[in-house]
Amino acid sequence: MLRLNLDPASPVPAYQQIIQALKIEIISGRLKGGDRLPPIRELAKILKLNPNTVAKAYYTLEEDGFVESRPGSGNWVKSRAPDLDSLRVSMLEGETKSYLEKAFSLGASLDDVRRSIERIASHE
Amino acid sequence: MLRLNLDPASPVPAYQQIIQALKIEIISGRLKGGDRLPPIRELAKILKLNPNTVAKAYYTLEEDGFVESRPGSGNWVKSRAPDLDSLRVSMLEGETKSYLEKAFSLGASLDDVRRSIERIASHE
DNA sequence: CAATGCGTATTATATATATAATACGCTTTA
DNA sequence: TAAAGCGTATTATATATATAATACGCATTG
Repeated sequence: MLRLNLDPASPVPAYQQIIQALKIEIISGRLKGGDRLPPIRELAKILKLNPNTVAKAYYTLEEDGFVESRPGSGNWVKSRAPDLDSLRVSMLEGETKSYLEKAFSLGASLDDVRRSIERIASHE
Repeated sequence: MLRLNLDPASPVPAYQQIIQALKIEIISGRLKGGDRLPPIRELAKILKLNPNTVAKAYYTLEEDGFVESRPGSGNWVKSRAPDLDSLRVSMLEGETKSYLEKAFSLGASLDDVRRSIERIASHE
């Protein structure tokens, strides 16, 4: 079952959080080509958002080639989606880069980072 | 010289980016108690922002105990600032946690993460 | 075929963020 | 002491985000 966790306190707009979360679902393979997305009204109800907000997210995902909308019917993950493997690699790289930047700017050393990673990863 | 890099494309409001950046400067020790912050109008000019926006950031930093404002004179980093060491540790921990969450949700393994860290860190 | 589900579109309204243009009063400097 | 620098405050306006309330037309289902 699809599970999206949005953060209402975040300054990142809800519709962008939906886009980001669904892209990650698709890139990770948890959502596959041909899978159906929840109807706009239903997802809006679950996320306690206005249907317009969800529609905006779906529309953008379609523009980006991740989703196909069939008016009157529903929204579906595209089968011939963008090269997911290279997207996965480049997204991890981007996350790592910005994480290291923040860590170093806080005054942490590479060893501090290594220790922090192992420490957090060990109690999951 | 103080160097703040804001991202105008980010959905995070400019005044929050200033707050975050200055807290990091203080926590890392690059800004010390007694150091003077740039005058509001000057920083606004440098960042190409409205003085009101910078004032809002300074005001919040004062509320949070990082900065002391002397009307008519300027803004200064507080000498008895919040426990910077524990802040530094908890901020690194928070960054690590959210980084790992994103990495894992992308489908990366802990080894993928370790490799990515070493790879990015090596070409800096 | 009729009813329901669903994507799409429109109009109005509210809120947070940011800009713009000034003005006031205190502090520091010349 | 006069001028300049600086924090603070106010009012008006613009934009992006989100909600609210409907409505239209196509697809699927019974």
